[in-house]
Amino acid sequence: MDVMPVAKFVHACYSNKKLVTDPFITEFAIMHIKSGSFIVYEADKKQIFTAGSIIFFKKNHLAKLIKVPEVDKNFESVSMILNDTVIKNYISSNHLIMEERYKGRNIFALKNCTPLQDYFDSLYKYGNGSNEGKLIEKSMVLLDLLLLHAPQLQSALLDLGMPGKIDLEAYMSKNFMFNTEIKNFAHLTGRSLASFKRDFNRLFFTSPHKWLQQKRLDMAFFMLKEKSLKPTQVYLEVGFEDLSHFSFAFKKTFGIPPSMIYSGE
DNA sequence: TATTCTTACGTGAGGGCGTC
DNA sequence: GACGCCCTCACGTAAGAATA
Repeated sequence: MDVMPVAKFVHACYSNKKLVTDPFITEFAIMHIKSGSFIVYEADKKQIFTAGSIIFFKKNHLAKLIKVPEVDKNFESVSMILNDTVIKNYISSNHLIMEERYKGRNIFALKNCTPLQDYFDSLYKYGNGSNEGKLIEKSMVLLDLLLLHAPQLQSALLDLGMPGKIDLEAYMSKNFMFNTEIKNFAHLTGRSLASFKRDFNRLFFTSPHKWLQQKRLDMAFFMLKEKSLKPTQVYLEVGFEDLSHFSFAFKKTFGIPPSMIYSGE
């Protein structure tokens, strides 16, 4: 039986543009960018982080993440991924309590923090080690530094449970372009998969899958026609992963291929 | 070179049903 | 009403060929 590691250290190094395919962020994470830049698309916001940035990721939300290398250089970063076990250990050993629900941003840069910079510098020397004891120790140090620098994150870390049941219509209208599984949408809206399907059908009179595809295709149609973007610029933006399938689905819905909508420069 | 089309295959969504 | 299980089949993905 596989045992889930309690903490994970990830050293990333890419020479090409890299897109994270599943945008569902399931764990807390802190990331340091050594070189290149990092673009984050949330439902209503785009952020660009440059080399030297330290970024905090809250668990349980959707975001499209793009790693962009500098010219003739790699994109390089290290991340510490902290799962619930690590956080729970930290909470109990430090007797932390939830004073109010976290209302801050899901992804943001931790600015002007020399101890955190030093911490990540040491991680690059640490390498991709798999010593679990050492990783837990490193995680605890990171959490100490994090809460010292940003005490408001205590309420975020204490919020480990299932997301509360939220307005399905508002959430889906805001996040439909994220290409993730239906079960993830169910989780993020605080429902079981069965309840999600039922609520969805009651609200939209169609299945989640059909609704999502129609919304994505409508958005693609708008981008091709009104923004004069090419099909290759559009298909990833609206949540398709494959151009051939986008083209096929588009033609099936609108009767013409996307290239015929695109009006050119 | 970019886009579209075809095909095969694996996956996951839909929906029915039983249980709590 | 909410949930979980299970079966079926439509859909997504990948690869490669055809076309503009």
